[in-house]
Amino acid sequence: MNAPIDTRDRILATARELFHGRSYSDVGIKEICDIAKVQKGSFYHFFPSKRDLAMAVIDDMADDWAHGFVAEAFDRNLPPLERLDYMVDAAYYWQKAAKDLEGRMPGCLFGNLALEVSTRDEVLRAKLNAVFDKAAERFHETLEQAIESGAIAPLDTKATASAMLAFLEGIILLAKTRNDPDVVQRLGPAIKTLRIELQH
Amino acid sequence: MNAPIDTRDRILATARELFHGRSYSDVGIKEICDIAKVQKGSFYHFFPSKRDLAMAVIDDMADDWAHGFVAEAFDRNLPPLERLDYMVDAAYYWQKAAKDLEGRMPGCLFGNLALEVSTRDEVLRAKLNAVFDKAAERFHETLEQAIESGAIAPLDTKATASAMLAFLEGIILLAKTRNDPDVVQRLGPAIKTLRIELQH
DNA sequence: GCTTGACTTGACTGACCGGTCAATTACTAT
DNA sequence: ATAGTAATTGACCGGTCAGTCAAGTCAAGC
Repeated sequence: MNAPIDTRDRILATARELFHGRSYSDVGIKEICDIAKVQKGSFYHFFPSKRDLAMAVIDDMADDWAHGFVAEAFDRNLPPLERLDYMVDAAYYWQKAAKDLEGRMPGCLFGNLALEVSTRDEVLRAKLNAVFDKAAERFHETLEQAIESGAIAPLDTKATASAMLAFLEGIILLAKTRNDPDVVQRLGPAIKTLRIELQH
Repeated sequence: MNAPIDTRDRILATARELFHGRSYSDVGIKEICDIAKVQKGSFYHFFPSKRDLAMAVIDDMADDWAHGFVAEAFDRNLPPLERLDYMVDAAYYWQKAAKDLEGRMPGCLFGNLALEVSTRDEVLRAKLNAVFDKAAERFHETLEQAIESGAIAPLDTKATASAMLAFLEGIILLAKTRNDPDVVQRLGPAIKTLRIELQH
């Protein structure tokens, strides 16, 4: 409660939860401060602006992601195609757990933010874009290895990887709109059927 | 400028454009009124609340959609699989035109709104859900006919239709985040490769 | 013991939010 | 002509927004 770094972490964790569960513009700094038990002035000591807070939240979540279940799902010891199933499963269980807890499916923080802010904040848009690029890269290397091991026929791995990411975001969007995580589980496996042929 | 219905239409058209180009919460009623050349009190004569305006905007856009290029794309005279390409093309040209005009890719109004408001407004969420259901139904009948005509092997048409809609929303989300309509064109054709097998 | 600087406090600002309302004007049906 | 209603006006409301600031606490370094 007193270590200085702790205050910043509390703000960050609270903001992340609120932004994810509702939206960027729907959550005010006062509300974040109240829940994090921090005074407004203290907030502005650590974050120059609300937008900077959003940047930090994205970094924080991207980090947890990269070292959390995304790292597990894209484990190089797993057969490539199983990684895709693992990823879909992880998304499903995450969303289901959140819904059981809060009653609502929060969806993907990155997707949510991307649609909300990318038309009005170029910097945030670029940051979210970078997060998506990294995610697509995971799909890309998975596809490369799947082809290498003969699990699938050659295809345009770059484009197909992006398509898979898009599909994942799409089913989470649809599931959130239906407020039903099962959509992810039901449609998710089709991610393996996506393919974009090589141009030549 | 004086017909009463005209005022309502002007509000609706302005709101639609602004909501689509930015976001629901980023656009205030005052701004809508200023651009539509309408006084605040007049606005509230036609719409009880901002949320009711959003409902009307969704209806309006869904209507235009259904009778516009969606009707063209899902034309029953077209071979089923071509309809999918047509739909992707239409989405691409629409987004491209909007970007050329405004500098930014607005994305899909329904997808944008869905992620922004569906955690805090159950009624809007339900309405958007209904719009998605209708869209999925177009994909569904297309798939049924594709199977009937032997163009594709039997599959779970309901689930695959939803998957296709999700993919379409997903690529638009990704394209918007990249602010690059070409993403739609590059990834879009993969929609035809999606398939979810029948359970039995 | 004194200084420094990171951290905290909480009142405050001005702008803007969605929404209200009484008064006025324009239109329409009798 | 007139009564009734639909549409319009613009000032106004309380509340909330992101952000500011002067004043103070406190622990570490000298």
